[in-house]
Amino acid sequence: MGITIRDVAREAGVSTATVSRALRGLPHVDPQTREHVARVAAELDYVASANASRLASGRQGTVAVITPSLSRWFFATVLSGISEVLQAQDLDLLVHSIGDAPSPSLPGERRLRGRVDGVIAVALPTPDARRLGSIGVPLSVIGATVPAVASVTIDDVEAARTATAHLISLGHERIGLIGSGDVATDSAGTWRMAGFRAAMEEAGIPVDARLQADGGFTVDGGETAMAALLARPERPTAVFALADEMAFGAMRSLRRHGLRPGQDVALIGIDGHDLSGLLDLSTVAQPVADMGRIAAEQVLGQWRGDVPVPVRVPTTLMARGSTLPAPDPVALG
Amino acid sequence: MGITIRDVAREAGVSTATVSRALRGLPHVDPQTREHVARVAAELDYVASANASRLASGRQGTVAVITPSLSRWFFATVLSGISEVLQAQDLDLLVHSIGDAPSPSLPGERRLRGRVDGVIAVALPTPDARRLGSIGVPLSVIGATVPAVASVTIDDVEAARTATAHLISLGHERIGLIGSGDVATDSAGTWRMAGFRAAMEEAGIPVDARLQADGGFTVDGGETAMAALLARPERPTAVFALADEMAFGAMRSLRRHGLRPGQDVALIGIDGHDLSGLLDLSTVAQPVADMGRIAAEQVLGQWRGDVPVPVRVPTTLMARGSTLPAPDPVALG
DNA sequence: TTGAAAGCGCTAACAC
DNA sequence: GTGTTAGCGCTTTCAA
Repeated sequence: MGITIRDVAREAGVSTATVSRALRGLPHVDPQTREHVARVAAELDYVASANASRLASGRQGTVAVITPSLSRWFFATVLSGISEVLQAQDLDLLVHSIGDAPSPSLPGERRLRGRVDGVIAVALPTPDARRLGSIGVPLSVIGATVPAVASVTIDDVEAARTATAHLISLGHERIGLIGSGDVATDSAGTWRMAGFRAAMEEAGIPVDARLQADGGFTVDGGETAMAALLARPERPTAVFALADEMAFGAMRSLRRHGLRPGQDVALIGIDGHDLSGLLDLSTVAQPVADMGRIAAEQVLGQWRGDVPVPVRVPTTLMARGSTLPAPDPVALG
Repeated sequence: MGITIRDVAREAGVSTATVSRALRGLPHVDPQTREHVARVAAELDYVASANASRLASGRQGTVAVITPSLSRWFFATVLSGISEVLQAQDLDLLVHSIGDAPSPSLPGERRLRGRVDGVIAVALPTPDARRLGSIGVPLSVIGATVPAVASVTIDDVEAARTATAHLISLGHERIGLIGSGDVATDSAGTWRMAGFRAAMEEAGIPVDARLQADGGFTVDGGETAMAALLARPERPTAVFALADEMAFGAMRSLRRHGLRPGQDVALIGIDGHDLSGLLDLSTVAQPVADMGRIAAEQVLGQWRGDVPVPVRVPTTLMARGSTLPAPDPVALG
């Protein structure tokens, strides 16, 4: 490094302790002294060594975000919400992407312990999220709930039920599902599948396992899944994708087969992706950036002593061109 | 913290210096000793304090990424490429989003100095990027070139020229441009505008300032810009958007006006956005994730003594439905 | 090959 | 209100 607290102390004619207090705005410092020290520090262009102060104080001023992906829309958007809040507090944002591997490489409490004083887990399977709790710093999980841990979620069951019910209300009965096969128990995927089943049951429509395909929560996966559904002897007349990006892939597949979303096959997703409007995709929207902001606020709050609570944010059905109402039989007749 | 290097040393019956060497794989350690120390450390679940070792060694094991956005596709994708490389090296990734503010809040060399030993600047205006060089650690900039600084760029002039020439080759002459007004000098935006002008000149088509609109590099901005162009007395028959996301916005606007991209108005962007294929948008694609990976490799390389060099990656014209060839007059006749 | 010991730059008691 | 002084936990000469 260059210039240290001692240089400032010497130059200002005070002790290092005073410099430290003055610069950090602690009480018990004469205003005159404080200002003088500040001026000297500025002149010298002094910046405290983060390592030294963290080592000495035990505070890290850092929040880690553990996420399965950095590029997929949901995660990128969550991250920007988080970053917005953290940066406003001058906190460091340490990002760790675990990849979408089946058995994701958790950074391990080991690597994190002592390095951060807060962590936000985005859409991790509940067991993993829970594991992060053992680091002993405030934790907030997005997309899952863990007892005694702060979280921000939508009601996944309800969102899926809404989406499915929307299709049913349009008169569809052969409804396909593009989900994810390797869904860990207690993940959003599981809940959404449950919501789907619930809606079907409520409507008295039997769930046909052959109308379900794995889309792996990606655009490409969604395309493959839709292609598989279209290859079934009895094609679905409507499809519910557990996420908008899978629905996008499904759209691509439909087009390749010369089918129009909304006219030939109804389609709905969950997310409220930025481009869902442009693609005219019906969806159940969630306030993604807000979810990130809230999670960040939750860790700040826990530092102030707040009790960790689960926060549930609302979703909104956005019916668009991909779920056109069936032509009115009366009007037709 | 919990267990320290001294605990390990005591338990293993060696000095802390030996523990340090053994665990870091330094030479001059008896294999026996090394293994014994490793075993003890594992048993104790010892993790070295990052702060302490960074303070003592001066190495930070951290790379900062400075980016205008975390959620926009280009930046999110770049980031995931960067993260991939850094995580493979067990390096910390510190993310700082400066927002798209007109006068972005650079984190300041001050905040970074001594905290990181490498920085990657994504799509910052050249002056800002250059400023980051003064931190004194390896730097790599994406989307700009700075003398004596590592960088990874596409040939923005050429990409824009290609896009524009593609429109011209289709027979268009009244070509609109959706750009960005506040383009700092030497930004990708400037170069792309230059490429546009060059292509027009080469074709002997005068550039009409009234056919240019500001899209601010966002979807919404692109929509507004296109709406403005459509309101001109002489509508463009083709539009070149400096980025795919602006082109997406333009598509939305076209649709609202009952116009079809590719049939009523030709449209092309730059990026090769994930969803450009689905939207049937013609584009000049750049290998975005690769650009992130390369930038990360560049800082690793500089640590090993590599001389910083500018890397230029290739782009590919992807002609799709939004730039349909004009119907062949001969065939028509 | 290993150990002793002096820091790295700052914070936090505790005195004054 | 301010200074003294131990550390924080590790790395790194320098000796042995």
